[in-house]
Amino acid sequence: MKISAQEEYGLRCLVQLATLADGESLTLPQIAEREGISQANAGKLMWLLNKAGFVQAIRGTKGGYSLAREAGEIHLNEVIKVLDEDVLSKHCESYTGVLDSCVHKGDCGIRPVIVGLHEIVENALSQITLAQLVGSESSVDATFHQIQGIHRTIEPQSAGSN
Amino acid sequence: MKISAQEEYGLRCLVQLATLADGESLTLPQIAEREGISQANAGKLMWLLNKAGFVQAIRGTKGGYSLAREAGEIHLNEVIKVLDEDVLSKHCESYTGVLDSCVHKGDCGIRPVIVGLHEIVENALSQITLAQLVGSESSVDATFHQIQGIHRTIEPQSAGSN
DNA sequence: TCAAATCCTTACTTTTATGTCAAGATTGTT
DNA sequence: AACAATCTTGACATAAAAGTAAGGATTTGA
Repeated sequence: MKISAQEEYGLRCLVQLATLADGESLTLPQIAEREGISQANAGKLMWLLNKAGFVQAIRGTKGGYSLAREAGEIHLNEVIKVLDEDVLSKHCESYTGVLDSCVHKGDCGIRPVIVGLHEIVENALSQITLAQLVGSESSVDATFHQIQGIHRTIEPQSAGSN
Repeated sequence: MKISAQEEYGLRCLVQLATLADGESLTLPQIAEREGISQANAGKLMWLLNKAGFVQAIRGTKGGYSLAREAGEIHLNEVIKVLDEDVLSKHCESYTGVLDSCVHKGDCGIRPVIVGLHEIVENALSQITLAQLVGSESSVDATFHQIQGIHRTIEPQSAGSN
């Protein structure tokens, strides 16, 4: 289970825009430099984010990108879903082995785990906004663990011996 | 954020072995057929799982694979870590763009999110064993949501207006 | 109206992940 | 001892993801 390059860099570009003051914007070369990626790659990512309505693009001289909504109103689960093309809904069609459809179609013991995992991740991400990612690493960490805290208080399951 | 093919199929093969009675085993052709994957692919997966100590392989006629430990003692977080090659520890080296090292080295606002996400996932997976995946979809679903239940009781954060 | 700066779009190349193949090694059976 | 069934291993082929390139479109300003 891992984050794709598109998710990683796309999110990072958004965070750059979130640091801007009202009315400011960044051009592709600026974004590319600040994230250490190529201008071409930044262009592709911003195109995606623009299509999805997260950023606003202005063409021509004096153009550039800025957030289309307030950073505090953009939740990470929405961002990830766009950058990842909603992978969950295609899961069972993606892992069919050499056959046309998954052998476990109908009744599948691991599907609940996959779905549940995505729920958990989505739930966590839905509680974080871009605005919360602009601080220093330690402050973001503190914010996140405040949210995450509840996950550490799980009572040990009585290991349902099957 | 998604599950890789190796994670998906590897886990499924393990679940097949978990359904066996004591002393029984499955050959590669049998595993391949039951999961709808090629024998070659099953072979590679089982080789990985064997190296990692989850399964026991017996060669020659009458050979086959069986679990090396009890299904109730094999937790999904261990399995996923092996099938995924512990991707978290390499995260910051994997997303360096066109540079040699990540521009956010030192202080990074999204690293806590990445790390935290992995903690959450690992935490959930560590509470599930192979034994819990052998039932019907509905029974597995019930088990999982019992575990997951706590994640739904999160109090709304007071959206730290930055 | 022209030129410069910028974003937009599609096609292409490279890299990485996935899956396959074939030859080798081991064990059980006759 | 020979053979058949099985796992093991490393090299190879294919497919998917990631990244690049290049020409087009839009805007500003002289």
